[in-house]
Amino acid sequence: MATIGDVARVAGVSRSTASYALSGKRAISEDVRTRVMDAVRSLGYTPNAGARALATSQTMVIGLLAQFLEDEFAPAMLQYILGVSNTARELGYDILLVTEDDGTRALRRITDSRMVDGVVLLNVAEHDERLPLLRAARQPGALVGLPEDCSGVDVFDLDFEEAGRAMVDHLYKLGHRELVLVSQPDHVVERGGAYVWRLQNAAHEQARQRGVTLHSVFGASHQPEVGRDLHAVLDAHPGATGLLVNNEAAAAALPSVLHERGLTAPGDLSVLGRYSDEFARTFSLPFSSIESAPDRLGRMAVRQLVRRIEGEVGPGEPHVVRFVSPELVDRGSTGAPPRRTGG
Amino acid sequence: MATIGDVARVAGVSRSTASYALSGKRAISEDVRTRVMDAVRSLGYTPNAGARALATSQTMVIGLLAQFLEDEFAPAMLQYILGVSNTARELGYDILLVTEDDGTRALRRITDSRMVDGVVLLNVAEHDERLPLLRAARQPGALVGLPEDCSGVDVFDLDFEEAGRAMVDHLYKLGHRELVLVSQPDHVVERGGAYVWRLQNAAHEQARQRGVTLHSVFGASHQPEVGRDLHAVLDAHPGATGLLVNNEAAAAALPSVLHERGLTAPGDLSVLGRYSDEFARTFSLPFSSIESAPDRLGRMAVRQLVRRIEGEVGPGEPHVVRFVSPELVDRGSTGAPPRRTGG
DNA sequence: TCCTCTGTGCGAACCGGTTCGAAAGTAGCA
DNA sequence: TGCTACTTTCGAACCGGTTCGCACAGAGGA
Repeated sequence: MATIGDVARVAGVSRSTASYALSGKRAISEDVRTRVMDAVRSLGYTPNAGARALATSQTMVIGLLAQFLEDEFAPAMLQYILGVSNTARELGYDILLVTEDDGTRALRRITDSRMVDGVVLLNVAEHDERLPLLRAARQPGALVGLPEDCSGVDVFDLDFEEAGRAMVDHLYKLGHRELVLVSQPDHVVERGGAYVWRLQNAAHEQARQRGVTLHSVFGASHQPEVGRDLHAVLDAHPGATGLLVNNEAAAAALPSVLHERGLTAPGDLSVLGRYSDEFARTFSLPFSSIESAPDRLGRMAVRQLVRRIEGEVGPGEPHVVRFVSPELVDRGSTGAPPRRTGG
Repeated sequence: MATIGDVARVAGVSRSTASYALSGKRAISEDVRTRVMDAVRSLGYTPNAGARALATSQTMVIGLLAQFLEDEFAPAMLQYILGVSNTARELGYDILLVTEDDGTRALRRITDSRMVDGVVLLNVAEHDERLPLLRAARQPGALVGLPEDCSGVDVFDLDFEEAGRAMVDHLYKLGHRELVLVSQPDHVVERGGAYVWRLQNAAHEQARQRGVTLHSVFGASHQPEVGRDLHAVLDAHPGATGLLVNNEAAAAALPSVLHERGLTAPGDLSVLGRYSDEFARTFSLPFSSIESAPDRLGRMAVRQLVRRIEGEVGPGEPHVVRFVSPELVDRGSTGAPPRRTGG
């Protein structure tokens, strides 16, 4: 493999001159520059990433920590990963993907050994064990997901409170007065998925203000449990005319549940989910939803992270906590509640 | 950040002694060894990955090239990625995930710059543009997917021919005599997804031998097109009693299509897919299927790749082409064909 | 007593880049 | 002609590890 020494020799210059000719960090005569470039081409020279990292303390790699836990719904995660990966590449960075169960160990490994210039954390919990480590690391970090303590990192998340209010309001305005909210499974919430609470609490507050009855239930994150959960929910609340689904697995299972019960949306039941458009297309979900914008969040996180890495934002400058406003994508699954029959 | 020089100084030894104490590659007295270890602990020393890569020409990173093309069904890909990632970590390697559209450019970048010790290619086409580059690279490569020319790389794939035969035979034995096979969309096949042909050709040959009528059709890979495709297929072949689905998007869309037509499996139609069990659970698919074993394939590819990287398999030793035998997972969606009504 | 062998640690070179300071050459100007 | 200033290039040091060859000390044998 050709080194910069080989390039220099072929071009008849010193190594440093070759380096400067390539980086452009010092003036080099046109003659020498073209000779170096020719040598690069004829030798097929590519800089050795390890050597460059050693010399510059820059790896041009971003660490991406994604936890695929037992009770997490994996397909939704893929879109965050792609958003991060594609944006990173646009900005000249590669992605070191870490899916290790033990996130703290992984984070320590890649930051201490300087494999990465910065880190993006997905799936951030309210009290995330990885955060203290990330703050102590030399590399900057960006989160997708809102922890309780945002100090020392840049944070991006959907505005789940606004989402909760919007979901209730949307159905309220259509005339609904009794709703059910299906949330993430217990495990997720317990592990600190604060966004579940944020959406739920805001939804309840809004329901209270509107005089709407809102039942909160948890759904499993796996088949077939979540299907049974949904049946149980519908059995338990026969008066509910609207279903709010803040649980991707439940949303994916809902079509067959409705089918089994002979229900259609919005004729018998209005349904409003919270997932991405890509997700809806993949799973052929016919329900209107609050867009969770994973690609956009991933993109924002990487953009800000790279700004910090490249010093455009000083380490002293305050960290960002930015919420994406929820947008409702109408797929026609909500409408006026059915007329009361009997009573 | 502490370097090995700091460790050496604190322990009162030379850098080389510290290095040998840590690597164990030469005998070091017990006394010195513990002093070095204590210094490591008190300084929180971790070796710099770039420096080590430069010195040893080993990065302990594996490149993973996954193409997410417009017409590809993404969720199925995630399981390959996880299989590769988790296995790599078990063996001490990290994953550089590349999702760039231009696979050849990406491959050249990560191999020429020596960012990786080896490469796993997903989504390998029959005539894959990345293969010549991979053969020319210094690093070994492992593929998931069967190209026409397997030279110079280790190859792992499902035995799609056996799968095609098994699918036909399974329904033949239940008494079916007219079947429809739904394949991947045109685009995938044109780009060289040879496995589509392999399964299809083998299925046709088997059908011929059994005296079974087999109609082959292509389905789109996106909603809602694939749903319309499925309706059209069922309209066009009213006599078919069995549906073979070698198309994940079609499988995911099938439940609602059957619902819309008021059909149930296996009562009205026997359905047999080709996807992973994980996929079936995620999408709550109630159809029996040939297991595509993405985690297992990813695992096999990484295992073999690491063997090559670590020299357990010499570069001269013949490369492997290994097929995983398809296994049928029975979810109860196949049975005897319905009685002919009328005539 | 001398020689050899073994165990242990050190120094230096090397991996392949980047970057600083200085030297050489040339031009401009007094 | 002499001085300064600028342009262009080179040499050397450095990043932080690993590894080879050798030196030194103590043990054992002749």
